[in-house]
Amino acid sequence: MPRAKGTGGSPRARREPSSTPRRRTRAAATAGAPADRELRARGQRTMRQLLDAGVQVFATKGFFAARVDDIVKIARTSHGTFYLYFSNKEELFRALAAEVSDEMQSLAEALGPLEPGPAGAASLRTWFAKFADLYERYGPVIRAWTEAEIGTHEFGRLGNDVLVRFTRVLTTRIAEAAPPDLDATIAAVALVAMFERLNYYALAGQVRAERDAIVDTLARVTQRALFGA
Amino acid sequence: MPRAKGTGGSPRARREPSSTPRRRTRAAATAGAPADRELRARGQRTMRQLLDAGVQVFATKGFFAARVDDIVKIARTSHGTFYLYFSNKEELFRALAAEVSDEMQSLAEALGPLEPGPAGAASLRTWFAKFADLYERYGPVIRAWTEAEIGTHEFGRLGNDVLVRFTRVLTTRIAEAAPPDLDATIAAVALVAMFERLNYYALAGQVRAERDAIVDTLARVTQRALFGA
Amino acid sequence: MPRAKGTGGSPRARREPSSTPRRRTRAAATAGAPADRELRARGQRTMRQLLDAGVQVFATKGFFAARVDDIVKIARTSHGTFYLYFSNKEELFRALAAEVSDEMQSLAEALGPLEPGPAGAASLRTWFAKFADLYERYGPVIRAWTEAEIGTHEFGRLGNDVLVRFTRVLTTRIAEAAPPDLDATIAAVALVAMFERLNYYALAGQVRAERDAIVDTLARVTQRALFGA
Amino acid sequence: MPRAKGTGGSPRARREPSSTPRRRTRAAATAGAPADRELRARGQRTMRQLLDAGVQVFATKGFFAARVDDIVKIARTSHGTFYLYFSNKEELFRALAAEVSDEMQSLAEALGPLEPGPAGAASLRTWFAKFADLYERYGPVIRAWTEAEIGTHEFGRLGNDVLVRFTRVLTTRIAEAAPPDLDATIAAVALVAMFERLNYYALAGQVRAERDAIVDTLARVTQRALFGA
DNA sequence: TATGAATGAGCCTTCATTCAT
DNA sequence: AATGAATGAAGGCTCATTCAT
Repeated sequence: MPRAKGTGGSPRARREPSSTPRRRTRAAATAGAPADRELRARGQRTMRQLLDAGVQVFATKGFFAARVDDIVKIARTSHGTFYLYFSNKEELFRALAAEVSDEMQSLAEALGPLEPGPAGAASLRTWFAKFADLYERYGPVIRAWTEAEIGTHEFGRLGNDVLVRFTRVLTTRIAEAAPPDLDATIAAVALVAMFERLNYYALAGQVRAERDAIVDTLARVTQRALFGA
Repeated sequence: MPRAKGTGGSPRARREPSSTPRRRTRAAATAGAPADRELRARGQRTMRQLLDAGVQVFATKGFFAARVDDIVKIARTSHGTFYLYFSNKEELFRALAAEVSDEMQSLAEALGPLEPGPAGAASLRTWFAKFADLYERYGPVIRAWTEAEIGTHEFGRLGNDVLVRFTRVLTTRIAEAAPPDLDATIAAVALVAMFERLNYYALAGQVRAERDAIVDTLARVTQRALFGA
Repeated sequence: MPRAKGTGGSPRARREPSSTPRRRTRAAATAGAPADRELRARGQRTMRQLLDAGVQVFATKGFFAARVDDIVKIARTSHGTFYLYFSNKEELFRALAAEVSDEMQSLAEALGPLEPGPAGAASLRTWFAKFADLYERYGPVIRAWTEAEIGTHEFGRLGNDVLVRFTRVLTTRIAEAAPPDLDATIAAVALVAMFERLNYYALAGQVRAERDAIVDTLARVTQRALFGA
Repeated sequence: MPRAKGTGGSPRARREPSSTPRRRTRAAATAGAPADRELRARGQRTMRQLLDAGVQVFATKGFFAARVDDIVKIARTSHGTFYLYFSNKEELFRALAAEVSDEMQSLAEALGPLEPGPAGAASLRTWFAKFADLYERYGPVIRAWTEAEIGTHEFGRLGNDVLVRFTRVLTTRIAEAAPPDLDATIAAVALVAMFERLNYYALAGQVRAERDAIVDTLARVTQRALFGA
């Protein structure tokens, strides 16, 4: 009776997880689950499947409406297995959030000094493009953040942390380069707000615009805001 | 969210919000609820209580996590009564959304031509201040929008409409005044994104900043972005 | 779709609960449920049905194996209703336990001074008979106590309390009347142990004996133990 | 308790407890587990660990609440291994029960003729002391019996058997020595009830009393009950 | 109009048991 | 002989919605 649906067909050899991360992040290793146990290759794979499935589902339905069942189906595992790796939906989300947080952090650090002129614009454009990439991959999680934020404050804090760290770098860069009559902190937040939301609108299909056009406009507006025409 | 789509049934009446909003809104006409009917004073009051309670609850917990029970408790009514006025949670939200939409619309229309110099800055500042007011009052609903967007697309569309109408005006103003190398549409969206989110962060307490400083920075950054230093 | 199984058939007039208690106990009034709300007649009835069903089910399957579903079925209510009155199985049990505790308490207090001779024997017999009655009615709960005791200590304490109060009276009586070479406390516990268990065995059908014979033997052994032949 | 009745499957071996018990017990032969097979030293050890772990866990949580996982953890083995030795939780319990049953049987048989006077008292005391020892070691199992009794009647019977055999001896002794106005059977059960429960209360910490005092009181009460002062 | 009570589908979680290495 | 991983049925609980007064 048990195992009616054969697992048999699954190729045992396949090893590398699959989609997502460029760099192995802290998240994958930490991912907080029932008593963080060491995982063998198979376990690693299953876990990755769950995480990836999570992104997909959160993307489609958001955090609250996401059903463990959906995730499990996409990951092609069982309910029981899910709870072997995460103690609940929130936990999975947390793991994902940690991944994003890491990526965001390093992206933030990759922002060089801001400067006027074509060179500055080009470098800004490049950076915004990277952000767009990141957002495209993890957007669902970031969006769900907003959602989850309400309610349990825990996530609020997490989201806040990311924002703060992200903004900190930007603030420094702005303070270095922009006119002193601008409150660097607020300006930084404003800019972050702008490109986060813009990417969001774009992803949600609320703005009908080419990715390049967006990145471009973003770069241009930012530079203008800081250095004038 | 079991039984999301009501089976209809034997609902009754509802009509016309009242207290909070400044202008008589479209909401009353749209808000779709149990077979419209004229309400006496008492009914009016109850309905308003429900709407106001809705704002409160959506603010605290967001759309999905909001419980009819919470709303009802705050409104000091019963479950049964709730369904006398709205056929479900969504309906109440829709009514609220309509209110906001109206207010946003007229705010958008109130934006005069953009222009450089101190005069332009002052008028922008005033306008942003109004937006901040609006956001403070209806922020919860706007935020919940984002949430609801995912999932039922219905809200997505509603939110989108508002955004579109809001942006349209801005786009016009930008096209009138800003340099042609800027894609007016995207720039408009970018700006909307910026001040929406900034207000959001501020309200959520994620930015520790004076309201005035925010409005100020917003105005300054916008002007700079459009007209340069 | 809802309410497929008609509730219609249920006579609305019927009022008085039904089986159990002789005296209205504290339990019924207190019964700790989600936010102890006041109950109207109908609510009272439902609650009583649930409590009675509880006794039945605990009797048949014990605490752990008891399913909320079983209880609900017997009480002819729905799952949802159950949770309207008790926040979980434990809660229902607690309510029942409180009822028993009350009854036990008053039974204990009803024990008069122990004395040798036929008069003493007769009075003891009467008392034991009452205990047997009580046990017959609430035995399931008492038994389940033992079960529940293990694990959550909460019940352990409750059971303990009852035992202590019960024993206290007995200890006093023994100390008054029995030879001083007998540790009154231990003797009291021993006696309680004896008749509790004996009733248990009898109820469980492990002893094939007439109720009268049991009560009789109990009385005789007790008297002998205290006053000798 | 899903899937309570095993579907059988491909189990393996098991045989023979070892450490704890004083006498070679029947258990090994009865304990029914995956297709009996001779065990090497290592297997013996593992099996014993599981049995001992079982006692511990049943002691702490009782039968129903006991988790195979708990047992396995304490025995420092894996889930898979557990099912190599026992086909399910019940099986392990049965094995344990068989051990106890044996010990009880021989304890019962060790009870000599009851007699008045100091000599009788002393011998009773010794016997009760042995019972207390036994109870201390296997109490958990005995208690769990009660629990398991409800529900599957299988255990009920087992427990009953033990009780019957235990009582039989006592009945004989009482019939030999006590006054004829006492129903020997019921009296025997009453006595068993008394000391079983008393030990239980003592072990559960519900009576604060020295072991010696208990054994003493027990002996004294028993003698008095049978022979008067 | 108002409201207390009831309903039940849907989702989360646990855990005995089996599989594959 | 041992074990990590997977499975899935069973049960607990919540909450939108409807009924009856």
